[in-house]
Amino acid sequence: MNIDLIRRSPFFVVAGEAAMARLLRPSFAQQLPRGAVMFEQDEQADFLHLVLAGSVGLVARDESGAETVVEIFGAGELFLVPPVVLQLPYLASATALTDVRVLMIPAEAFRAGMAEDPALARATVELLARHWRLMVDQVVDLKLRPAERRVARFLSRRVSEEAGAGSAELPEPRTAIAARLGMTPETLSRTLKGMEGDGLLRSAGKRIDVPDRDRLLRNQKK
Amino acid sequence: MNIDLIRRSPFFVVAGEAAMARLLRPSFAQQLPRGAVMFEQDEQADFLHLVLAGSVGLVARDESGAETVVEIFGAGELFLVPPVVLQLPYLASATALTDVRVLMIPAEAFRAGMAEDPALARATVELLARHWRLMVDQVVDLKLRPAERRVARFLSRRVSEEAGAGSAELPEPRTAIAARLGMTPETLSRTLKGMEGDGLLRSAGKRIDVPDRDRLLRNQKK
DNA sequence: CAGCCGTCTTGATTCAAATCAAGTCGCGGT
DNA sequence: ACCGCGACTTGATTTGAATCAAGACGGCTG
Repeated sequence: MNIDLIRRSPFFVVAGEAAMARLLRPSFAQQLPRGAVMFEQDEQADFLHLVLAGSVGLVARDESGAETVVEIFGAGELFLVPPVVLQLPYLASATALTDVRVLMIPAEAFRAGMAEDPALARATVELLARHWRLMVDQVVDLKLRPAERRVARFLSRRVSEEAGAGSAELPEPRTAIAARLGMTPETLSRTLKGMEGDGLLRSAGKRIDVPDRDRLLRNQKK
Repeated sequence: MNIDLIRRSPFFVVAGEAAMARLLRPSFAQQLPRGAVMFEQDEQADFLHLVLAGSVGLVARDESGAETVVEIFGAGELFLVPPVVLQLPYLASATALTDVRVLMIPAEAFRAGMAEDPALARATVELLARHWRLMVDQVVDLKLRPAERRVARFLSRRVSEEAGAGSAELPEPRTAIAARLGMTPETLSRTLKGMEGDGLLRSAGKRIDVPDRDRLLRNQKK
């Protein structure tokens, strides 16, 4: 199955086969349709989630009920370590942005494994460090870069490279992508249109073709 | 001296005395005047920093040279674990926002300690998990909350509580606080003025008195 | 293949916050 | 004390993105 995807993830490369086997044993996969809510904000964190296929959105709700997407996790990504290790409730909910398969790893197994296997602890530290950096990057994005540049950066990180050119799959709803980027769907739509007008990309439904990735990143007016 | 501050920090409570002694041995304190740059973005991460006194700002610069403050660390806080454990360059610089005393912990000592002492690894995981949550919180703030609410939340987290009322010290420059909150100094200044007009706080130079913390948090029009 | 519903786009308008531009304050130095 | 300078405030204006409001598209379903 996707066992190879798991094995090759940066996390399990560091954690090692033993830790992997140990975590996988009590775990189970779950299939969820687009739109399904995997867990709610403020719930007890009983599972770690490893995305096997599809995209999952971490959705935070503020006191007034407004929602936003904090991060989008794709295949091979392990998330939710913080609530599990701190034994605190989730501070965001998660929804399936596409049909997904997710491996559910019991929190208890993870905590026990971390206490006994230094390689697993080490992998966890590295994972958290990377995730922290991603969030810092997002904060910088939101504070410093205008909508268009955020879109360009997001897209370029999704392009499957082929000598500068390539295309990005955006299977998740525009609303979710817009929220992840800190803008409204309207703004995202207009921005994409503008870039298309500038010849920076060509929109083809769920796929977006990028003729020149560097130009996409550079070519920001002003 | 400040050894008690260190010992009582959430990090060293979990890491334990042994790890603490081990880390402190090769470390040294440094005194820096306000405005001093502690290290630059993209430099090699040779030290972990533990703030002994004062405030340090994590400052990120984008490609166009614009700067922002990603986070402000105060006394007792340990930061920069990510670059140290990943052995990657700093992705932000740090400047002293006030006169500061910082304990410099050699990266090598930390990495070695983590490999050998599970309690230290555990403490590191928890620290990173907390820091990740802080960044998530900031992202939600930036995406969902208007300037005024961000200011209110920031202030209320700084109030030294005394039965609902209290006061917050803001020794760092307004510019840095504004940048941390993702707004310009002008907007911060106006927001503060507006809140003062509503009787939510009283500004007294570097200190700000908050008669009713809950009201500050709640009383956001709309 | 017609009809429908949800998703996305397009357009007009508003608004929060940035920018530009002077002041004013307050503090360290002589 | 007075000066000078950086830090902060205040004011006027602009602007990027949000909001409000229809449409168009596309993909299912019957």
